Amino acid sequence: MQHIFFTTYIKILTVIRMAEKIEHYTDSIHYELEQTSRLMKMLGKQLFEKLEIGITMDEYAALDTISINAGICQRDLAKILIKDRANTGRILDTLEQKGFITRFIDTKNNRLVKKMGITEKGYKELNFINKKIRHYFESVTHKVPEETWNKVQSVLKAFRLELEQMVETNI
Amino acid sequence: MQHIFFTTYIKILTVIRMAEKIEHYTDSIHYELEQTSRLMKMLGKQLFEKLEIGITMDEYAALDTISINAGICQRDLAKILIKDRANTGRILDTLEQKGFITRFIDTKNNRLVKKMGITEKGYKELNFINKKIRHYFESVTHKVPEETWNKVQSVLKAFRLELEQMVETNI
DNA sequence: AAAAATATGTTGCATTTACAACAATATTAT
DNA sequence: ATAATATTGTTGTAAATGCAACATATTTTT
Repeated sequence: MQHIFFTTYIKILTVIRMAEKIEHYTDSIHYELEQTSRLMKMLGKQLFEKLEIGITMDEYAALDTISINAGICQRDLAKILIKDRANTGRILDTLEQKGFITRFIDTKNNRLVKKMGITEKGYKELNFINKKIRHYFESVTHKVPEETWNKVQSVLKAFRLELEQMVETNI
Repeated sequence: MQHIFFTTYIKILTVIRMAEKIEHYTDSIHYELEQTSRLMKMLGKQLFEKLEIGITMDEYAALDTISINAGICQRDLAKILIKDRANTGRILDTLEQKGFITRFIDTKNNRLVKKMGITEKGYKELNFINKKIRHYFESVTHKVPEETWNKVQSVLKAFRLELEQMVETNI
């Protein structure tokens, strides 16, 4: 007899729960993105240390971007990397000091700017790192079929374009 | 006559390019995730400032997590938030100081731990923030159909589980 | 032509974050 | 039983990041 009351009680509780069901931020795609990205970054850092790669992930991303956009100036690079000019400059200092890039003064729209390019040494380093990490990076994503990743990536890219229009970057 | 040589030259160049085509890190899903997440975080911060919300995004995520996991201890919370114990403690200090959570000493596996719970004030603040930001957060994602987001989110969740097994968290 | 605004890069500072060391206590190993 | 190890939280410090201010030069406005 008593368990009937109990069952009813549970049912009422469930109804109330459903009625006041809140969408939690921590269940949102925004938070999921942040957490996944945070883990990915940690893994990358640990991998770079384990493989004794002499540059940071940020420097690696910068080097890769420079290899694609030869002759880019600092501010434009900062925009692509979504970093402020100060930090971008500092990253470039270390890349230059390590001999992976060269910087030279040039003009853009009649203004003096610091342009840059990847060096032969930097190019070799980039390929070296690519070869070293490829296997590890693939092992993380291999469980999900590549086509699925392509879809996810295209959704994220569209999402990113939307974001870029809304965020004030001030770079 | 000359343009034939030129065309041939271009073709050869193209073939070479394709042969040595490198998968750039900046084209990878890993980097796409990081950049999208970075932008999302910037947008969130700007939104919180614009709406004059008195806590940070991190504090908000912590408060939300505590509201779901009543009576959780600090270290377990840190594991969920993927933050180190030091930072988690500091976030909790400010949340407690603002009266949004209460902390109390209890035991877990015979060990003294600091457990916590959300206060009535904290609960109201959480709902208040949820109402305030919902519209803005939806406006960023509304162009992509909800079902697509669900798929993306489930892929990311599976990906995250994979990551969690590979990353040394040390929390 | 003078003043205001813009573009680019650097410097300094304040905030955030990560990491290591520590204190206190409990468990496990020798 | 004593020593070694593990758990939990805090404190201190070094590194990363972001932001504002500055210096320089150019364009636009008045």
